[in-house]
Amino acid sequence: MKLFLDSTGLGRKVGKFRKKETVFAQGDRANNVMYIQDGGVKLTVVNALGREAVVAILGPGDFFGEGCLAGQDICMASATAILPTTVLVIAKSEMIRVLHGEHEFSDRFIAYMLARNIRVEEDLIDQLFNSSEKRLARTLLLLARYGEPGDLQKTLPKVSQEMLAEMIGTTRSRVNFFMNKFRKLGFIQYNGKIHVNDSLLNIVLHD
Amino acid sequence: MKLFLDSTGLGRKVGKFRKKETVFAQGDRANNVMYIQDGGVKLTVVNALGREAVVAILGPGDFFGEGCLAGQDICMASATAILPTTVLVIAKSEMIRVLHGEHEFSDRFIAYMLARNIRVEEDLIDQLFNSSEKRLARTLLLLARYGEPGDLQKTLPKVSQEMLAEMIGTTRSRVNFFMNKFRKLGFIQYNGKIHVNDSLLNIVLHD
DNA sequence: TGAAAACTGTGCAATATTGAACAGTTTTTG
DNA sequence: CAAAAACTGTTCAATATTGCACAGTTTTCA
Repeated sequence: MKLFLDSTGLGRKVGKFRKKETVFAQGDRANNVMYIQDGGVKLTVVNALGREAVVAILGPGDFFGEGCLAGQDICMASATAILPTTVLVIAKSEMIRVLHGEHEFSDRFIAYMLARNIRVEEDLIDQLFNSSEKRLARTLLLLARYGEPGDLQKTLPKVSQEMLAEMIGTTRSRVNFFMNKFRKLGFIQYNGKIHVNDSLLNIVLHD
Repeated sequence: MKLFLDSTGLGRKVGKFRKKETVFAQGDRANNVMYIQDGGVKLTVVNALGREAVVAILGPGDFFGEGCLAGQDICMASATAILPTTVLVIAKSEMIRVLHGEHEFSDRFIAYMLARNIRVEEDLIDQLFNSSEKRLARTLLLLARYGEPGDLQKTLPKVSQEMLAEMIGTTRSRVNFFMNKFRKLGFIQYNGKIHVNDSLLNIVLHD
């Protein structure tokens, strides 16, 4: 893991990563909690067969690597920058100290954990209930939230069908099939950039 | 929601629930955080079509209903006792006060949230990667952890095939199919009580 | 106890999903 | 720029999963 030191003091450093650069890899020793100041990070896991799944896409204000606080001494996922990214790297010991000492920080961390929990639980429920077609629709809509909230036609950050497949737990084959279906139905447009028609795509979700 | 008052003071009450009794229902106003003192609770959600999914099975020491702290003003899931259960009911406002004031309690809550997050994430990863056969095997093994840790042949708390299906996100049809398959292969035995042969069933998980 | 309710075993046709292949297109990068 | 790498569109047979139905068994509880 590459780190650029900074004057933030003992136990806190600033890390800068280029697009596609690895922040940490599954199996690495877990000693730090990360806080994203700028950019974006994806968390992925690979199974024994080498298949990859995307567990989360995170942005500014999000924490990751917090598993070490719960006694996980190795990283259960890999973290990769998907944009030029700046993270605050907080040593586990420092994190514990700060959680005790600084109320405001502690509140913020708890709030983050609560929100994250809700989000992961929603993803799980989505998996328990929905077909891959609906999961794709939901994922496209969620990714579109990163676009300008005003637009009806929202633009997505660039994501390959491969990555969409890894996010919803299916094959590229299936993603391609539904992407074309959605396009034919006018729910999305794409040629490089993906645009989604929010209200139309929502129909898929609610049958 | 039925509550038995207790001398624990303002903002904290003790609730006692019989097996199958509802603690709160999806859609209820969310005002309290619950802490299980004794017994067991399942969290379930139903979708628009009336299909039900089990999101979590909780036991003593677990919290639930903590979503209200993150601004969720209605319950996103139903909580049902699966055993005679005693919960500490903590009003949202009280919970916030205590999280600030009592370090030990705050630490415990953070630790819980971290652990819970890890668990839900594992469930999600399981869904993203595995077939329903493997998910069933994993669920049986997890449920078996409630049994005596010494035994090689572990006994499960009583669960119907219907409920197993709701936990792993598939149909009873499929669960029945695999239960019989596992039984024929000697991985489990059952006639009312389910017994799991830990080491054999693990084979399913690792191909 | 006896009827009702819940659960299991089974079968099956209709769908959904996988996994692999291959050609054409776009993007990356030395 | 040109080759390499990554991505898309398309096919298809093999599997997996759903959703239903019905009969027999066990459990619940009035």
